[in-house]
Amino acid sequence: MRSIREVARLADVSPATVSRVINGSAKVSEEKRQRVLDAMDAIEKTDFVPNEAARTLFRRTSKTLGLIIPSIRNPFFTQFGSIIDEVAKQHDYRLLLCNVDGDLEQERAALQRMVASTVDGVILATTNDSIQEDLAQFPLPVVVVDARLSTDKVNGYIYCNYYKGGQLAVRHLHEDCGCRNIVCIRGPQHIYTARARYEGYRDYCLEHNIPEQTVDCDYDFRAGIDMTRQLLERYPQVDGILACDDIVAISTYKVLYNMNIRVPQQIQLVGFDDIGLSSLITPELTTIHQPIEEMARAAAQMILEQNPPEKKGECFIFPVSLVVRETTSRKR
Amino acid sequence: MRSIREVARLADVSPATVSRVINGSAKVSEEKRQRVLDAMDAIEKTDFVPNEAARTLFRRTSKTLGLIIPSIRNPFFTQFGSIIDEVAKQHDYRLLLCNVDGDLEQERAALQRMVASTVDGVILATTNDSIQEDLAQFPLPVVVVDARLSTDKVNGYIYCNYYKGGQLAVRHLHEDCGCRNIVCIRGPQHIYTARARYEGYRDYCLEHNIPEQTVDCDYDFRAGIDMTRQLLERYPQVDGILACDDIVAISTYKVLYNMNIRVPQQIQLVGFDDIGLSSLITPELTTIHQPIEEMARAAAQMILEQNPPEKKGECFIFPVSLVVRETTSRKR
DNA sequence: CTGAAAGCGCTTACAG
DNA sequence: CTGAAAGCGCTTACAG
Repeated sequence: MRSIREVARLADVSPATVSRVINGSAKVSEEKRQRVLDAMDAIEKTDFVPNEAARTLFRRTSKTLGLIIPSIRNPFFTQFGSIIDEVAKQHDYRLLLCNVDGDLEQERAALQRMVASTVDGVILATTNDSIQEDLAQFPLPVVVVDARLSTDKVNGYIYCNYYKGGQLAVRHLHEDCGCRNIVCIRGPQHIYTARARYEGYRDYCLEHNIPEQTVDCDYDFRAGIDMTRQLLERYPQVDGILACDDIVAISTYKVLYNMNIRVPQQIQLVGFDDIGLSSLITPELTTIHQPIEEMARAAAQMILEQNPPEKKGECFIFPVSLVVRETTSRKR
Repeated sequence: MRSIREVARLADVSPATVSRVINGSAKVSEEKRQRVLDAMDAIEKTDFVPNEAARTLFRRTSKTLGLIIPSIRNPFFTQFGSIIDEVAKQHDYRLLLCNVDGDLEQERAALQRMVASTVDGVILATTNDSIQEDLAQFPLPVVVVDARLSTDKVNGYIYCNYYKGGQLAVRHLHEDCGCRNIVCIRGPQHIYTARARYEGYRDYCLEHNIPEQTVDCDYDFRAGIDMTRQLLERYPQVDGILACDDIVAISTYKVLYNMNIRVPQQIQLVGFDDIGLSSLITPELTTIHQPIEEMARAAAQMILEQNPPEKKGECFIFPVSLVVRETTSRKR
């Protein structure tokens, strides 16, 4: 809580010299350096820590990475965030995390906070398409993750080949597992990442001449419970379900279990995302894997290592893969 | 990215006046106020956001709450954090979250960062007892959560009656469910919160003259898998398991399931914590509920509403309760 | 009501 | 090598 001036006084040198030894930013004679070190040791009991606000003000940069996520309770974003945090630490950066509850106004406020805090760049995972208006004139580097907006005024987009994921999932259900009545529980269709999943499913159905059957559902546990019940009424002959989100798949499983419908014997189930949870639960969930870790590293590096940062909306599309676990079983 | 001076120039007033309208901190004539507002609108395209570092430097406080947690991947802390975030927002505060991977050095660094960032107080969830040395001379308000250290140089401790929880859990298994061979999977015994759970179990066993059977395990999914296997070898006659952590209970269930041991018919299972996950999984976990939300609110309020903050290590011990769900069944 | 001034704590040209 | 000075962008006494 004390300042560099007190250290300077104790060491009988100037504040500038103290600053130089703290930062190693210029040569300091061995003698003075030692005096400063001693003074800091002496003061350590009462604690001297350089004031970050003052440093940031001077530098005009805070050595922090901003991360904005829709929900800190959603394991997908939390896994993502922990990697960003790790990479940031490796580069001696800090992480400024903002949780916006999927709310557009909060998301805007978070963006403002990032500017106010002079972060070096922001990684934005959004579910609000309209945020792109703010992005178009955003003064800092931004990389958008897990979304594809229509502005190209960002440094990059990082997402997966969701369309392919949708196809992989139905294909597995249809070809490998022999399902004949596959229902797709699709997420909010105004969001690109949800739409692409569904379209993958749809086009596969079209191509293979199998009926397209869908149900709409938010990415939310409770909503999943309700929609699964409706699904069973609407499509009583269903034998395969593609839930476009792992959390929803988990609620689907619960409903099926409680109705004594056996998985995968009677109904086969595929999720989407491969969040950590998918392999913790029992039975383990067959799902479409997104390489969360690689995506997070790419996002962090794009900001940390890109200079000058160019805003031309480059897309980095990662591959997805099918992970067969226990909620589906191959045709015997 | 521009400064208050540019706004002032545009509005043809002094920077002080701009500051006053932004903050509403003093009377400004309607005319000038309007000029400032107009100037800010005009500049909005290019964005003017008051620099937080400068404000913080002047104020000598940042209107933020620091939160240090062992892991951002652990849903317990994440649920806790989301409540803190919510309360902070209500008070127009920000949240500065530090993830330390349970590592003592990182935890120390996080504490330093809190001082450097002049937060208004820190909420610390720790698993490192030795952090208490740092706490003893920490210059900011601190409330320690989910731990009980031996220093009283903190503003408060917030935790639960874990001992009671341990008792409640065995009692349920023994009395309600009729288990005769109850094994306790206990957490790291150097940590108070883990020790108290075990002691509750142990004392109940002693009192009721039933055998005390334990196995040691870190609070970790993989460790839970391994320890459950060992447990079954060591106590083949087990018919009730008390896992002192929900995540461990979830891995225990998985092992049991894979060995075709039916839960709760053959072995009954109780977890501890009641993280959100416990009721998402199927079957739902019987567990000991900690009032996470209330604890988080209490922690945030202790810092936000306590003044002057007194460091006398007051303890706020919250009640736990048994939540019977699907992994145990009452004696018929 | 309003502006000029001083200062929050740090860091780096700039002299010497 | 080292210190005095200026300045990062803001805010609030202090005059007027």
